[in-house]
Amino acid sequence: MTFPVPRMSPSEAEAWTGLIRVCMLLPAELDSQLQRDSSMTHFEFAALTFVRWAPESRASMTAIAEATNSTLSRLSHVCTRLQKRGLVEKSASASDARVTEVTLTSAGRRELVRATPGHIGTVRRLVIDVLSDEDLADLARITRVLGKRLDPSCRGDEETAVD
Amino acid sequence: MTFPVPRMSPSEAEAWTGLIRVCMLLPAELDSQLQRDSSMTHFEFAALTFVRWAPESRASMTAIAEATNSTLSRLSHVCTRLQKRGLVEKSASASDARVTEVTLTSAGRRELVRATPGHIGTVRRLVIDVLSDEDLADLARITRVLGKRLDPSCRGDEETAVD
DNA sequence: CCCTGAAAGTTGTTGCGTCAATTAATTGCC
DNA sequence: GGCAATTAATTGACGCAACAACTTTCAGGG
Repeated sequence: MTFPVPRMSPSEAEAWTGLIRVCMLLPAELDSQLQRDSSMTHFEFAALTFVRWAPESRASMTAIAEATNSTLSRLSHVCTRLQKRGLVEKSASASDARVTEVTLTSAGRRELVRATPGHIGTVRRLVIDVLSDEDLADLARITRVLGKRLDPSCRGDEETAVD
Repeated sequence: MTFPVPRMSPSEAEAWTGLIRVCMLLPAELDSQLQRDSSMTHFEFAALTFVRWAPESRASMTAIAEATNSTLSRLSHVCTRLQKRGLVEKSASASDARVTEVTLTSAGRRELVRATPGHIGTVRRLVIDVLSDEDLADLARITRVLGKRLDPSCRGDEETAVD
């Protein structure tokens, strides 16, 4: 059971506590599995995966940060560590000397390819396989609405532009 | 947009990326609002709120940890800080000297009461008010299933006891 | 040109979370 | 009743993330 929430109807509270509970437990579980089996965090996995599927397997810090819902600061620290571990390479862009382009090393690609099946398996075990097709459709619809509301680029619009 | 996910159907990937996106953004937003307006984290707020509504406004570390989906270690650190800030009191239980009972100080109760409306408002603005009643019911149902699967006390049961 | 402002990253500090190890108290049992 | 095992909680060390300050580079007027 979770904690009580004042000023909220029972049905509202149930949805809210359920959601926040998942938000607390799910990332911890993903980090735990990836750390145990592949010695990387879920955030690192996400960043590496984005680079892997980017055009020419190459992406700028800003592009990675946007895709992973992160800040440049956080990503910079992470990429520095990944570089020290030999998983990525950094290089200045030819067209704009401000942008840093990140690529996977062969070791980085190898580790990522090795880590992926276990991660996908965990996602299936914890989320996808325990939900029906209707549940998945509902979840996609609901999280689309919530994600839009939470989008950092949408910040500042309180009442307007809900569309 | 988020990162691509291999080995997953489009409808599965949509639900998954939507969920993980909310899991990344929502806690950050809650922490941000509470930190800005009330100088406390969402976890601290949750722990304090649980104590507030517990019988006699008093709860053991273990009870708080279970209610907040936390570990005893994490909670111990947090309560030590809350104590240093004068928001809670710790005392040994009369019946079992191992258990630490936590209570709110008057200052702690005051701060918590002051912080609550803003937090509830944020929850409404970011989640509840952007969803229909049906959405809320769907969300409650889905998160109940996911929460059961993620429950730490359920760990170790992979296939059996899905109930 | 040059200079202001904006954009892209980096870096340092500080605080929180996790993990492992430890202490202290209680239960069970022979 | 005394010893092993369990439970409750604390502590210290280490890693990661948030925030602010800073550097470098580019774009656009004048």
